[in-house]
Amino acid sequence: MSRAFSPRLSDLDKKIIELAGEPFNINSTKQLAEILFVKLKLPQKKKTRKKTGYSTDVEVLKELAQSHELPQQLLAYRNLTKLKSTYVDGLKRMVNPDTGRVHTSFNQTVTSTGRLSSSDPNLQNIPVRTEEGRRIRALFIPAPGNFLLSADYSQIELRVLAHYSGDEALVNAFKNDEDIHRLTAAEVFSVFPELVTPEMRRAAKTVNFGIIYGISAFGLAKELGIGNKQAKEFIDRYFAKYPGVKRYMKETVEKAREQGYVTTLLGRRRYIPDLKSRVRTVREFAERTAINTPIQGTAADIIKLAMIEVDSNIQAEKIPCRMLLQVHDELIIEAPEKEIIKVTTMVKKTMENVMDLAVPLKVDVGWGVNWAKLENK
DNA sequence: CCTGACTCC
DNA sequence: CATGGGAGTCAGG
Repeated sequence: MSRAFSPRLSDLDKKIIELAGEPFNINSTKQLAEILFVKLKLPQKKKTRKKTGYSTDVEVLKELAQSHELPQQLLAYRNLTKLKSTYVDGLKRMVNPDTGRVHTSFNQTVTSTGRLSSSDPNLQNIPVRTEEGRRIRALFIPAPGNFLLSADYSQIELRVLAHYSGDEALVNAFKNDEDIHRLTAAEVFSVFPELVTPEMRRAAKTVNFGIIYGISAFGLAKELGIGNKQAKEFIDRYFAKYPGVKRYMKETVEKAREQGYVTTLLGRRRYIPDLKSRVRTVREFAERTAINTPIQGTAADIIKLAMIEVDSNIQAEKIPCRMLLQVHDELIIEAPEKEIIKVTTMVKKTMENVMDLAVPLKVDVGWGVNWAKLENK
């Protein structure tokens, strides 16, 4: 396996100061903006902030990276400092001297949708997307003689959407265990599923997730780096393929406006008074909330129910394993090596059968010697 | 204490 | 005209 070398922090900040031509606090967005936009006279791209100066966020820096080396180095600097301050240094501080472990708090009354949240430390946002990030994740290891087992719901929110909407194409896709992103890609790009390229599938994945959040053509265009018009075509084609989804979303917002609230499948209620706002942006924000909450909230209902049942089974069968973490669609369990098959079977079966929807629930399970290296079984 | 930046699902 | 849902932590100010 090969991996691009990532520079040392001490070399990066030296280089950034050199490129800036004067010392400044690299962590200060305000000072950075001064360097970029006043001293170096780089173009102040579209993005300005609501109140204060000019944005220096990742989108802006990526754009500026084309015309100057500093922004590129800064992105690398930010990646590394975030990993070090939040995860390496932060987690080290949180190790309990008695247990040698970090112990999070799971909060049950924080989110508006019914999800759990995790704090002190937050173990629901441990890096996973980048190679460097996975080196952090690999620091989470089981007790000697144990494996870490991860069981995650496959596309649970899209399955909940299929259930709620009853959309025939979406329901059938999940009943037949099809690759939903590939299927959407085939439709959006008008090609046979077997001719879908990785690039097309990636775009379709963005569309599928965007739908759940109530994304606009503008937002999709920005996300995919395409034109507004093409983004609108993608969305139109999506709704042509899944007309039941379009109908469901319309009806959900209408009903929410009449009732003043939306509910999840198990009856959790969220009031959304802004649906009646006469300020369009406020109202549209409320409409996206009305669409997303039953989906995200029902997924939360499902995994919570599964956690109760998994715990009950662990106790009833006296399996010497521990449910350690929940990360919204995933459970992480520590289990002795000789129990791993038994636990895998029990957890998968429990999670998949905890609720009976119009589509099957699918759970992928993997285990290994750390949280980054989990072989799927 | 808030803001803007980053991390996750 | 604004423009994707839900969170937590960090540093700076």
